[in-house]
Amino acid sequence: MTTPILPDETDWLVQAGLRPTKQRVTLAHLLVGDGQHRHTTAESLFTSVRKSGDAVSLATVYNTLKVFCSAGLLREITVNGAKSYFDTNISNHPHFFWEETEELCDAPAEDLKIACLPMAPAVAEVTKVDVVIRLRKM
Amino acid sequence: MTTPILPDETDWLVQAGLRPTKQRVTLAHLLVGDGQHRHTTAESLFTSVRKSGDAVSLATVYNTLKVFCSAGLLREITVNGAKSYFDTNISNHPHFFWEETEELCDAPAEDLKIACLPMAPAVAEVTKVDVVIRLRKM
DNA sequence: TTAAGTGCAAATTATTTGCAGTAAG
DNA sequence: CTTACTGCAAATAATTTGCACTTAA
Repeated sequence: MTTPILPDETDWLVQAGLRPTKQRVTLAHLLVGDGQHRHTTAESLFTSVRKSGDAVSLATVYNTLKVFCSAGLLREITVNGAKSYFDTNISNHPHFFWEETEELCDAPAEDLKIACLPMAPAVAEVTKVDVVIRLRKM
Repeated sequence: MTTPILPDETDWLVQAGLRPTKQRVTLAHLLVGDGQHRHTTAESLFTSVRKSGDAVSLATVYNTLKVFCSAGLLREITVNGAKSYFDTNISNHPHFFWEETEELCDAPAEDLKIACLPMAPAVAEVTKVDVVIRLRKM
């Protein structure tokens, strides 16, 4: 079964300077096809691919996610050891992390106000401020 | 100024309810022996052990760091994928992370003021808020 | 045509585990 | 003594890589 490809995903790739190969379009569709933001791991995306009936190898899923990141299409978040999450929302925003399920989701950026940030050493520039709010079900 | 009767490191272990074995005392000494806070990885601690002339296996370094964490003596921080840091400063405080060297260090907690934190879902409790300020040399 | 992209299997990295031997209480 | 701890080597998990094959431009 082939997933219908809308021109949107191709655009998303081409505008970032990437060649819209079959596999990339398939992954792009699963990532941003419905316009919703999501937090994916390589493994979870690979599972989605197989469910969709398309075929992209696990190695290519890994490599493609990396490529999408360096093209600025995704943002990598490593909140928990050993596993990387890829966020389709590339703006700098805080996250909720559910410790039991290891699920990551967005926290409303407008609700976080950092009044004062520790001053970085003079010789450094701040590239990013990661805020992860760890949650446990009660 | 008083000279402690028991070595500090043994105390540190016993008060946390841990048996002060030779290996644990060796690691405790390297971690908190000089009263300074530090951020260690299993690998870097293992290297320190070997430099000190003592012998603790890598597996035991890993296992012991984990044991120290669950005893509340250390705090695990996973800022970068794939590698865990262990902080001897167990208070909740922000960190600077040097992207080039992958070095982690404390940022002054009193300089971080979060005016407003995104509200956690009603069914959840916040276990921790991780703030990592990523730095790059300029 | 041809450089870029892909798939597979093997390699790597960080970490954990099974189990037999050792040591602390 | 006896139970927890340790060391080793093998196992695991997430990810990367080498290389021959394929495909988009």
